[in-house]
Amino acid sequence: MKTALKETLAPGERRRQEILSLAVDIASAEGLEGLTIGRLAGELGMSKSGLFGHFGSKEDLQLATVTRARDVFIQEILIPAEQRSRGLERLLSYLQRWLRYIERSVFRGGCFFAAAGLEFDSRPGRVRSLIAELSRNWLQLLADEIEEARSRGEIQASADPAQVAFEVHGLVQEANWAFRLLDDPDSFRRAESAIRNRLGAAATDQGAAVIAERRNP
Amino acid sequence: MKTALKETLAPGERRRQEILSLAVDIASAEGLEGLTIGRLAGELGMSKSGLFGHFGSKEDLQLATVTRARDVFIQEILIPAEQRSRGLERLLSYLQRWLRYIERSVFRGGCFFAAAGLEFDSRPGRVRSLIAELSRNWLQLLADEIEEARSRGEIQASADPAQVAFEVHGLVQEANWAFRLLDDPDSFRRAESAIRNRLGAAATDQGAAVIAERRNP
DNA sequence: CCTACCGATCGGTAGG
DNA sequence: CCTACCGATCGGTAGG
Repeated sequence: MKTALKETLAPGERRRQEILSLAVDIASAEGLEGLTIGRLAGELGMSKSGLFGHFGSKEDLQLATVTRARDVFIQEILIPAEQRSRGLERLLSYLQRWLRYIERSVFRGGCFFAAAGLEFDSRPGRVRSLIAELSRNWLQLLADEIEEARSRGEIQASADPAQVAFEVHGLVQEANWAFRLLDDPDSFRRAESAIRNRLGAAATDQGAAVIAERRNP
Repeated sequence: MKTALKETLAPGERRRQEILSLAVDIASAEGLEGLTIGRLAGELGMSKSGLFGHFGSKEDLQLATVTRARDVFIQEILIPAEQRSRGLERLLSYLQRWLRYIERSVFRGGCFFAAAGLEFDSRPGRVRSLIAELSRNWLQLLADEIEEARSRGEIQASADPAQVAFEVHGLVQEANWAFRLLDDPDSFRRAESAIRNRLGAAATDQGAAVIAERRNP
């Protein structure tokens, strides 16, 4: 998307995207509060006020940075996974791509939303609201795909989609935590294995076949 | 512990503990970097340099704050749970007390270590090392208790204690995340239900009886 | 986009 | 424990 957009955007908007590209990288590592206008301007070789002109305030910069992180997340995970058939296959694609995106360290500081969510959970305001809304949407999207799998007969009728979504979402977040803080690269294997077992336990025979097929993608 | 220690500590040490008690509360909400010496001094009605004299540097204040959070965690969770029999019963007590400690909001900003871990995972130094060490120890303690349950015949011999510890640890962290960011109080019920199912799947008949007994503690 | 500035606050120090 | 200070940096503004 970055490359594609660059061709068609006005110069002012291109510059803005360049700024946000660095901003989201800094913020993933140092936090959205640690993202200071002076530092961002310095790393880009421009003046503070020059950079500031692209945004009305620090809060607007933070909001734009969160939105940019969302765009990357959509590009890296949602759009590719949506090529897959709906139901368990697409759900597994979401989760595996999310794990790979953390493992590849798309952002310097790991999963942007995990860091920003815990940083802002005690700071009421527009930034917290936006992070919460996007996080809720992602969790709901996972639950919706589980519901779709259930309606297709891949998941047992007795399964609770919101509960299963809570669990698999937590497993990926745990992998991010263990990888980033404990430097444990096994965390991805652990998360993937746990996800497979959890979905396998809720699956019908038909669903189990989908999971088995995806073993070596 | 706070009250008990107050009686026996030297006045200088008492004052230090009062400072750290507020510090850990502020840091849980605003982060260990957001914990500034000026603010801490202001809220305590003392001068910056007066407060600074208790610590050699900002980093030493952060290290003392992390250590204080560890002491509270030990007092609130480890010591009470250690009254229980070893194995599955103690493991369930650890996890349930951990969930209650988050739900009760012992610290203003929720689980101190969850927030501090993700804040410092990209900031090398002594603070990060300490947080990582304590987090690793806690995860290992859960794994050790699962291993103990296995050796007692409560958990199947085929179960991998480190894997089970990873999963149940992740479920509690997910509950903290959903409670703090999404304001979802159901997250505790979801986490507890998932923990019970996961341990139940790995349990022997003997272990299943222990889990069933603890249903309404 | 820039220079030049504002008041506030940061971590930290000198000296008592 | 205090006052009084240091240089650096914060978010933000004026004026071009």
